[in-house]
Amino acid sequence: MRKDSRLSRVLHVLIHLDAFEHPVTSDTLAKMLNTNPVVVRRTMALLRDQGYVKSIKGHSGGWSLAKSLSDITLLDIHQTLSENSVFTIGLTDEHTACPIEHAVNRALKDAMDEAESLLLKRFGEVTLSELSIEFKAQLAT
Amino acid sequence: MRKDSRLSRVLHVLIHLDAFEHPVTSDTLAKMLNTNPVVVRRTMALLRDQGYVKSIKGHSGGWSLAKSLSDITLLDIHQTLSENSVFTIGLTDEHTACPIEHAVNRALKDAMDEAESLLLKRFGEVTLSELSIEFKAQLAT
DNA sequence: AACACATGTAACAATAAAAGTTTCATGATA
DNA sequence: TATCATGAAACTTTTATTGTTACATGTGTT
Repeated sequence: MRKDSRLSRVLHVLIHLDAFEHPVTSDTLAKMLNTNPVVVRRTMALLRDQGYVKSIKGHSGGWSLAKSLSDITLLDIHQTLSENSVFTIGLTDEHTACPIEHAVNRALKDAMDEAESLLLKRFGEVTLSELSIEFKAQLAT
Repeated sequence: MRKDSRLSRVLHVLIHLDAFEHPVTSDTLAKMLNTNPVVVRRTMALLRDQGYVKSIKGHSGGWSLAKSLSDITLLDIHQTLSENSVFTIGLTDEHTACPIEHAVNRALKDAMDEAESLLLKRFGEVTLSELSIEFKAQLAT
């Protein structure tokens, strides 16, 4: 199953952005991520709609942070990118009249909901500024 | 992202199997699941290799349980079907020299590992016999 | 032995979602 | 006004599950 790596990539970008004085173009970000500028715009647009970054057109334009890294958690970005379940495990819902299917799906869903809650809780406890500490420490040397 | 619904489907099948006296053919199971007999064989073969079901060829052949439902947990079947991560979230590993990427991936992985551990723990606490209780109660009425 | 039935398996097609690409429009700045 | 950059639509590629076709193998019945 193909994994959605947008979260990992976007977090990477946001922390890099913090180290730039001026806006960074989609082209530059794309090269940093070994990807395409259009993919960058597509993903960053979601973050802009939520107020985490801003985009400027034209000369010396590009992307920059709209909030401090300390005001952004992993959860914020995760929820901005995907509204769906974080699991590859799907539930069948084709035979809603079958009590066995109901029991199976309820058991799976209970466990998945509990695990997802824990995941989101952990995501909410980590700010991007914490993740940038190691990077900034390197720059200081 | 496409979900893997094999777990839900197979659990459904196993509990139904318990209610049959004789082996059930792949064709019959396929109809129960609105799918294809080859898909059934493909998935059930994994369970057979782990000793959860057995298959019999020829006349009056088919699939039957090789263990009691009370000796099978959700975790057993989950692990039989997939060895990969249960998350749709993927980590990039293209720029292993970048300390930011390292920090991001470690943070994501820590949270995901913790959540996955909880999920598997919950899966391990539920036996299939528990899920069949509701079904059997209906048959008794 | 011949036949019917069921699994075993290989090869391929369909489907779905992320990711990549091409193209052009729109807006901002020098 | 020319250039730079985002915005956005349409399309292709990629990669995994799922579905399908076809045939071989084994098993029980007549």
